[in-house]
Amino acid sequence: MKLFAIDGNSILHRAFYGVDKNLSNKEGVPTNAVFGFMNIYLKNLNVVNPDAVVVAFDRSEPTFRHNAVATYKANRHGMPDNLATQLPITKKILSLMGIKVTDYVGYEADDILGTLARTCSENGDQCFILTGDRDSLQLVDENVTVLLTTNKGIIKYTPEKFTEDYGFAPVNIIDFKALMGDASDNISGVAGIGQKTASALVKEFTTVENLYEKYLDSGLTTGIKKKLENGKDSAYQSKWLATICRDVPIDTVISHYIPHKSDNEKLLSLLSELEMFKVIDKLSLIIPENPEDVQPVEIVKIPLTTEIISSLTECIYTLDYGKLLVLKENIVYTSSDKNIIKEFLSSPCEKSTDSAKSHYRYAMSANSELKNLKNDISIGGYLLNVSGDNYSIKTLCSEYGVHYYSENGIMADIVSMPSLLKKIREFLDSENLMSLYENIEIPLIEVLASMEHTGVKVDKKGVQEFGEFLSVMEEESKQKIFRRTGHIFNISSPKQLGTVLFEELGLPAIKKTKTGYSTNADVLDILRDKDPVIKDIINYRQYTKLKSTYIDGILKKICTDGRIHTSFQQTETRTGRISSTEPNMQNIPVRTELGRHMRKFFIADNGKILIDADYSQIELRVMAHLCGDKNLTTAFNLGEDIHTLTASQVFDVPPITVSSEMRSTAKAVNFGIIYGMGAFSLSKDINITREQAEKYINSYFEKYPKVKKFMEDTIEKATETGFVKTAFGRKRRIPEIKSSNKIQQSAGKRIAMNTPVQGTSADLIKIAMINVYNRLKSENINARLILQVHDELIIESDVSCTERAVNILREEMQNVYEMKVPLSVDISTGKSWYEAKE
DNA sequence: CACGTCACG
DNA sequence: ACGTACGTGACGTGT
Repeated sequence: MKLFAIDGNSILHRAFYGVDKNLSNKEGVPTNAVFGFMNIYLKNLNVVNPDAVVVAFDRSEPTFRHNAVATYKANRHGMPDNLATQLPITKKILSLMGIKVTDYVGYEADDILGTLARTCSENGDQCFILTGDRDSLQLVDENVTVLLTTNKGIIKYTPEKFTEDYGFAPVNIIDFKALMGDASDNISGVAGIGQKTASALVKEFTTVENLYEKYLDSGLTTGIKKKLENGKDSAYQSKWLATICRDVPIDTVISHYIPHKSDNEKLLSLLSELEMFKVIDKLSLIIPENPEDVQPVEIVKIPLTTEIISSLTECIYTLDYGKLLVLKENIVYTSSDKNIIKEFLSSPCEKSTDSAKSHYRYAMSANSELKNLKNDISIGGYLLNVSGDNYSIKTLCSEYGVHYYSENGIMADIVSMPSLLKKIREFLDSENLMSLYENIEIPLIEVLASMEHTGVKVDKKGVQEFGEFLSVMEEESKQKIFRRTGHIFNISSPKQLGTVLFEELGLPAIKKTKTGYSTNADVLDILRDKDPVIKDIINYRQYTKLKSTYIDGILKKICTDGRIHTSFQQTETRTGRISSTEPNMQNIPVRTELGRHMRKFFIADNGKILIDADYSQIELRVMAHLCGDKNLTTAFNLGEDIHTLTASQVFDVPPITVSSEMRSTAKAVNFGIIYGMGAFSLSKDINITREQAEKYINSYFEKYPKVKKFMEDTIEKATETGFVKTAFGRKRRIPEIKSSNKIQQSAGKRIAMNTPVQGTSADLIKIAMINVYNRLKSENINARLILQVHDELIIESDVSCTERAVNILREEMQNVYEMKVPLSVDISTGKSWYEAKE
């Protein structure tokens, strides 16, 4: 008989700290520890392949006095709430799986394991113990193996392995601990004796008792003898504490721990409620509701032809590496012929797929079109959970409990897609995300593809020359720095720079990071006047940043057509914004003149011009719209300068008397409000005292009471439901807001306050992009959207249609949606991005 | 591969 | 006592 005995508390603890804290279901019930526990358990179950299984838990209420050890230990580690709630859930799951869960009043889990291990040894049964607690290694013997979970993986301890690692027998680990102590277990040991000495002593004397019998006559140093003498009581007490009890009055008939039949129905419903679809998958709990859902479809592969294409009215397809697969009623049509693929994509058939953006790009490159796209599964998956890290068909299948036909090789995705799509659409419907999906995200795909396809022209020579200039400047500041420090070092290494500044030059260290001194821009700014080298370092940083990220980064991405084709990510951000990669065209410098120079190299093609349109203060306007504050909406409706007005409200003076300093303070307050800031951060940002910052914030909320109310209501609702929504129904789950950790919880609150504002703005500009794109197309205007930078759209237009393009931009951006305040758009044009943005 | 840093809205 | 504004992406260093 082989018994698999698990220390439930220990493994659950490890899982809790090892798996992402934010894992939870819709209701915000944390599931990270349960998930981790199940993974560790199932993985090792396969390895051990036992006849019987038991999971032991601590239960150390001091009801009886017979085990003082448990009582003593019980008072130490309180469990975090988020872990405590997962304890009964884990027990419930195990019970439903037919596995015996056991505990005993007054004992810890390892006492129960010790008792069962002893029984196994006595009866000649085998016992495998799974735990993360090294104490349990004392149980190892010929019949008992301990599987120890560590940061580096699982270590399998047999007596041989143990002796190899420790140099003494497993049972003497208690003597070892008695001498060395264990802070995490509150075992004091002998003062002054550490791991090395303890190990040597156990190797020589084996046990504490033997040691104290003989140590005076031994060759030990007087220092150690003295320590042993002083620590004698503690050593004996510690040994007793470290010893696992091996006679807990529990059922020791191993056959009684053979698992019962699993209650799959209840298990499935519990795990579904917890949204633990991966576990459901691993336990193979899904019973096909109707055969067509899971039974591998009889796939027939047929070459795709023009005739078949013209007969299709709707279908699911994939297109990867130039290979097209079209699925329709259990038949997969295939083709690698470019003309057939083009014909298919441009046919009127209603199409569902994933990664549609790349298919639009494919069609556009072939001077063709992708028509009638109805679904992009990855984008549906994104809307259902904007915090996912991967929206591949495989991942989505496992998350939504859909069978993934991995056995189908290359066709795995497409044969899995029909049921996945069905499920995703059901969820989009029930979560009220369908309109956002069909009216915004799906139409946006083509717009993004077109922007990527068109790209931005770059003045390559200009970039290279600017790069050479920067190299010269970099070299100069480098030499200046080395002259001051007296030696060469790597200025780009925060570690080396920190040593030079704070140890060699003796400058005051302002801030620390996890790994050493902080040398960031804030710190350097404070040190500016203390030493002339600081200014050179700031300059050096600027030159190298511009050179490596922008000059070199951009040059690498210029294509043969002389243009940059960035990639816009539609499933990346938690708020609904799009992001840009390879290269990132959304963070091209603008704030300093030197950096802004970079924008002179993003230019319009011959005979064309760039038109740049940006929303002015879109987030504040969205805030005004969402909360409806009278003061704020009135200000925008009257076309006031919002920062000046805020200054006059906060400082309680007439607008005319607002100084530029007051205005910029108010601007910082306005920004801070959107981010859900606290007084501390505001004070740091604009260099005022915390008290002063507090006054400003209070004063702001007094003048704009509905802004305050909006924040409070949003937080309350988010705490209740676990998520927040934008004006267009985009959802973001915020599990942090239910965290018992105060820091995490307040981070959750700030996310709750910011996301509806940032997200609604993102929704608005997405709609505007779609409308602009469609009008340019339908009105046959020779102008193309080429970039989006969150509140800014850029068009490259034929000079001849500049006016029409400007008008379209203005109309579609301003009138994108009826709001409680007007949206204002600033537009300018120029040969380069630099010129077009002033 | 994590971290520090810094570019943008 | 703690840590301190939201959302991104890219680069260089160092383990």
